[in-house]
Amino acid sequence: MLGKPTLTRRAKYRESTRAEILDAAWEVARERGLPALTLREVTARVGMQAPSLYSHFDSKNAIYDAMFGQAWQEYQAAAEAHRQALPHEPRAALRSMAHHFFDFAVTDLARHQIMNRRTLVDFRPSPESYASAVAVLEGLRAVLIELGIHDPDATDMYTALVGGMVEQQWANDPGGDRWARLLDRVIDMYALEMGL
Amino acid sequence: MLGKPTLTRRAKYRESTRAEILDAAWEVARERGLPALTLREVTARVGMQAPSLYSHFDSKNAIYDAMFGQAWQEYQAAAEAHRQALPHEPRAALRSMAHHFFDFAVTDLARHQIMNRRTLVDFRPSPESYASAVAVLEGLRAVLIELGIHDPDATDMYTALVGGMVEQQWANDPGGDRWARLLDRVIDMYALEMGL
DNA sequence: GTCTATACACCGATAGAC
DNA sequence: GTCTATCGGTGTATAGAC
Repeated sequence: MLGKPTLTRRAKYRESTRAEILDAAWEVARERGLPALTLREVTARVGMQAPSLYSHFDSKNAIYDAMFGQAWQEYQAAAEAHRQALPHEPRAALRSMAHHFFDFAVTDLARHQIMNRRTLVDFRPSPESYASAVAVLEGLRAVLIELGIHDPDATDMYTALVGGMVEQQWANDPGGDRWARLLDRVIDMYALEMGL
Repeated sequence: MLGKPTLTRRAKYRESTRAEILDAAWEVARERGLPALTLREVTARVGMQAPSLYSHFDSKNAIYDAMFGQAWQEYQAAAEAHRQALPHEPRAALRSMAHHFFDFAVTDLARHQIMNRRTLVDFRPSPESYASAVAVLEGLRAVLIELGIHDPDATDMYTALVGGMVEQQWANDPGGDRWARLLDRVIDMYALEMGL
């Protein structure tokens, strides 16, 4: 009953510096681009020497992994909340979901890069970090079925279409709406193909 | 009439070592991945010291630039040849074009990365290298009009759809056909939306 | 012009003192 | 847990031999 509180406080401190490092990593990634993130730059922002980082993360990829998990966890929460307020009309529901993902992906490049692009050479997300991404995909599958879409290829087609729109928006008109304003048309033709 | 031949031979030699370096670069990119390409590895394969490369290319990005131009030039030639033998039925023609691009993009990861992904941090293709890419896009626009598709957004939608299918294929089923076999459906619903 | 040799500044990562 | 010192790697610049 005496050593416990100290351990807890230590654990809390350790957790908070981890969070501090992660925040700094997001900051750098947004300013310099995700692949240009360097440990020296990150640690400098939290007032640390570079090697000290290895007390909190195993490697640079471990930081990327934590960012991946954080981003997908954030989107999972947002998506689940969004699904509560989905329109009843299936086609409108599809449109709403597509725009929700599209806007999320188009808001923050660094976040989009870690979530949806294989920008980093040798980074593979760990199973724990991947869990939220899997949950989102399974949630999508469930919603499509609820909307009356039972085609086994419905999810694969949906992700390709919406993902393709996001990529073109980032690649050829970042900050604009050249593909955003075409999203409804794509979703409508998808809905038609799925028999809605 | 005396110095000329020597100059020509030198120029030829210079051109051939440039090609030799480029070939080695492609080799390394295919083995190790495009971003993992290092000058030392490339030059070692052509029996050169690393700094000697700067006699032939201004920088590492200049090599990427040459690879970008080469890849798009190759596809431009292939696409123009393919268009000569296009089916007369518009829907079949669309399917054929989509598969032609899809197969090209899915065959070689390094080539696809340099052509269609912004994998490299600070690489921007030069106008000369970009020319073939622009030509391909304008060719696409022209073909769509020939097929009777006059919608001004037709090209943007087409690139997003086909590009999205390619990305999903690479990301989630490289070497397989999970999205390849869905391409006809996507093209057919696109054709329907375009009034074909 | 083409190459070698050397050097620089930066990177991720490790070892060991405190 | 954090530090300093250091390692092997990178892209790149430059001096100088040929």
